[in-house]
Amino acid sequence: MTLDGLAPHGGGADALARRLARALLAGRWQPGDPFPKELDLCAHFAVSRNQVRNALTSLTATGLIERTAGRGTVVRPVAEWHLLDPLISDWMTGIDSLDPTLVREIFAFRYSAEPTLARLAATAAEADDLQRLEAAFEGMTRTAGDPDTQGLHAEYDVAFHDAIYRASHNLVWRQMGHLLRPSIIALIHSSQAHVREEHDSLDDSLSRHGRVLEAIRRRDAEGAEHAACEVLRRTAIDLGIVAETADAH
Amino acid sequence: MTLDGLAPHGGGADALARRLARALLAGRWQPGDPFPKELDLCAHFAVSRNQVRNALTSLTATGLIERTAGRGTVVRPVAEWHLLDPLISDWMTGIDSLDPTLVREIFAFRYSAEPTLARLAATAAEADDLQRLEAAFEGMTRTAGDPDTQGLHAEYDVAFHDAIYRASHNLVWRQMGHLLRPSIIALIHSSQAHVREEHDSLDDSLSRHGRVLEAIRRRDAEGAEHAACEVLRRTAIDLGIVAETADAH
DNA sequence: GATTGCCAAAATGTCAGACATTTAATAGGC
DNA sequence: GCCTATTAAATGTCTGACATTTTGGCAATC
Repeated sequence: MTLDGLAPHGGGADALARRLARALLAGRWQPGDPFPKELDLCAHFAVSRNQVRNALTSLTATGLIERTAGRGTVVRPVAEWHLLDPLISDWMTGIDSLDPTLVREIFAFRYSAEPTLARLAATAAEADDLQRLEAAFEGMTRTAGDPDTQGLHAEYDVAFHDAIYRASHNLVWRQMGHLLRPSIIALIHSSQAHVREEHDSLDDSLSRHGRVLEAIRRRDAEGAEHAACEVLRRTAIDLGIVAETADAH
Repeated sequence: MTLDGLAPHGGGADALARRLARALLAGRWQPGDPFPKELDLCAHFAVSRNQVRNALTSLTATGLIERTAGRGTVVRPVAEWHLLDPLISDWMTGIDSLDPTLVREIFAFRYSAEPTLARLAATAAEADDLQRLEAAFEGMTRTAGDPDTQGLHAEYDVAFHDAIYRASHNLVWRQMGHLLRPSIIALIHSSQAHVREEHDSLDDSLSRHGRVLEAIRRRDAEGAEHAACEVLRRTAIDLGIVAETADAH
């Protein structure tokens, strides 16, 4: 695979890393494929070898590629990408053609983890956590339904879930909040695709978020876990991952 | 805080990064403290500026430090360290004086996550997953009790839990297996500290691991979750995090 | 004919020095 | 007293040369 079609360059080394990373995340190269040599990249983007090396260092640090002296650079298998690295999350946001497998993997994780997490948050949340949750929920409510504020709505959605991660008051859980942004952005693109009864779906999603907030506020671990389950089920339906079914719990 | 007391240098840039990272992880600098300048590091370790810069790039990528042109380098707050980065896990292993707060945070995460994870593994495990679990368990059994093989025993312990993470067949969960090694190594050091009735404790731990394996083998999600709970409770007692109590479930 | 040894080419890694850029502090002028 | 220009110090970048590692080819040898 060559570099044909990659637009010329317009920023520093970070921008170059971002550009290359997004091409990788979009599946432009297959795992095991050789990656372009440093000098080719220098020529193609008309930048110094330094910038190229800095960019490649980032890609190496996140596990996207592997470099060995003399042999060259190859693309690593997806299973070894550091999906939890904030850099990766950053690069994923705003990609319109993110690998659907990846989206499903991330969502599957959230589906299994967030109920437990909500339970944790219900027992550990403090005043400022509740404040963050309420602010995010208020923002979601305010920006719902209006196509103009769709991007903003997604940001509040991210903030809401991130507030739950933070409310766990655990350093490890907190790190995982980074996964939310790409996951939720993908949701938007996806739900834009199948433009079905969007209005009902949004109202439904909102009220379910509200029930999570309520449960956490009254320190109801059981209720928070259940409500989070409901939010995720709604989201799964909107993502087209599972079919709409009756409540299983 | 200066560089006094850091031994001279004996490897490449990776070794230097490791050395500095471990000093950071051990709490040698406080968050917000200024980090030594590039040229000081060059002088102290007698290496080129390139190696220093490469090492500092790693520390920056993992969120340990923050660098800004003109101002210098400062240590970032612990909450922003990328604990899920494999590099950090690598650096943490073998540290004898790891910050106890960090150990507790990581263990608290495992305590909340691994039961859910075990449930997942029970439904998703395939033949090779079971094989890995059995091999690790066999290794644990074989190396139990003998002080000579204590290190090996820990490795099998790590392999056992990592096999559970892998058995989830989810890319995100799988990444988190990296947290295990530092957590379990810390357990050893800790249990070496309070040398109490070690023998009973080991037997008990082994049999609990065995019950997790059994539950996963017969695809018993409920049982696996419960058994994992028991393993973690035993571990928590050995770590001195919680007192020994009657079964809560 | 298969193996070994050696050399050359290609790729990444490292070095050293100069220069650029950003930031903070400081001295002057009004 | 306040604003500005200067300076110093730190990180960032560029460049060219050199080092190291890997691969492949070629030839000599058994």
